[in-house]
Amino acid sequence: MPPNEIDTVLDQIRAHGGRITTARRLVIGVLLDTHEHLSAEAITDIIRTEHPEVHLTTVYRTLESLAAIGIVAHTHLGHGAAVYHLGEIHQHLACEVCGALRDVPVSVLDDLRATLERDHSFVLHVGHFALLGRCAEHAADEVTSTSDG
Amino acid sequence: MPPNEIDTVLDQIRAHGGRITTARRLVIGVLLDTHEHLSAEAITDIIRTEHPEVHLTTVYRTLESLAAIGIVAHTHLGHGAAVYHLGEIHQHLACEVCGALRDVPVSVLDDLRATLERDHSFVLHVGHFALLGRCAEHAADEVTSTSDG
DNA sequence: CTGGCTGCAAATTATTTGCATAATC
DNA sequence: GATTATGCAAATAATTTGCAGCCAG
Repeated sequence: MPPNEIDTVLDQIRAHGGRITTARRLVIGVLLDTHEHLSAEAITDIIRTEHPEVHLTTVYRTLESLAAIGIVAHTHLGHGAAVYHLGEIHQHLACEVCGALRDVPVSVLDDLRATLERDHSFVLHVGHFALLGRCAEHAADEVTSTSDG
Repeated sequence: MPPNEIDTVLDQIRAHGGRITTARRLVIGVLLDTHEHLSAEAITDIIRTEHPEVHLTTVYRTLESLAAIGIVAHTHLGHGAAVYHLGEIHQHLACEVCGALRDVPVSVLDDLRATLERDHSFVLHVGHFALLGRCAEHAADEVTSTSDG
């Protein structure tokens, strides 16, 4: 984790009156390091290999705090735990067969947003739920609903 | 519940080797009657006003059976219980503020589907997650995330 | 030194599973 | 009469809450 990146996040926490603790450093570190989408439990497992004293509850609360500041967001990929990620809101494409996850800019939904607003007076918010379907590799498979979500 | 409608469903259950029981009649009856999107618990509560012996577990198992036949589907509207509905798969628009739910045909997603397939080789499946946002009445409200989902 | 944060236990919510009994075909 | 479905209890998974002590600011 490049010190500059983590310091930026820590500064944001301070700016919002939050305190810098070991647990918070570790959570942010994992998210910066992996740059993947991890569940609270997965984050905790990684932290615990080095710091077994950090509790799942604390990770949840840290993620909650970071979400309140707007630093992290979570998404639902299907049935099962939510996954957390740093940075900009984006849209997720999740393969129902293999679980492959792909991030796409929210702009792919611009047309849909315009349509919904025009035809249904509905203002779309994006990113909270993944879009489910099949990745290229599994597009031709039977429909067997592995992680239907 | 019009007898013809319920009989159609019962016939489909028989055709798949399932048995017709009081609990199943009641679950289907509630879904046909209300024509709304109800959680398993909500369905059970309605049934129990007249038939307190019907158990939540049975309702879950009935819904599972009906889903296997393709008669019901469930959707996630946000955080909280999934909601079940009879009939065609459709897309749901859920208001984060008031919870208002609106059904729209899956065809609103046709353009998005084409875009995702062309640009990301991703085959979109629809209906399992609602699209979240604001209904006309709450489009102008502050973003306070009531039922963010 | 004080209020925010943590650890731990326990509660909650949504759903699933095991098993003996009951009801359907 | 052979299965399938049900009732009830209990397990599971994901997340939240309560509370006393700890620690950052």
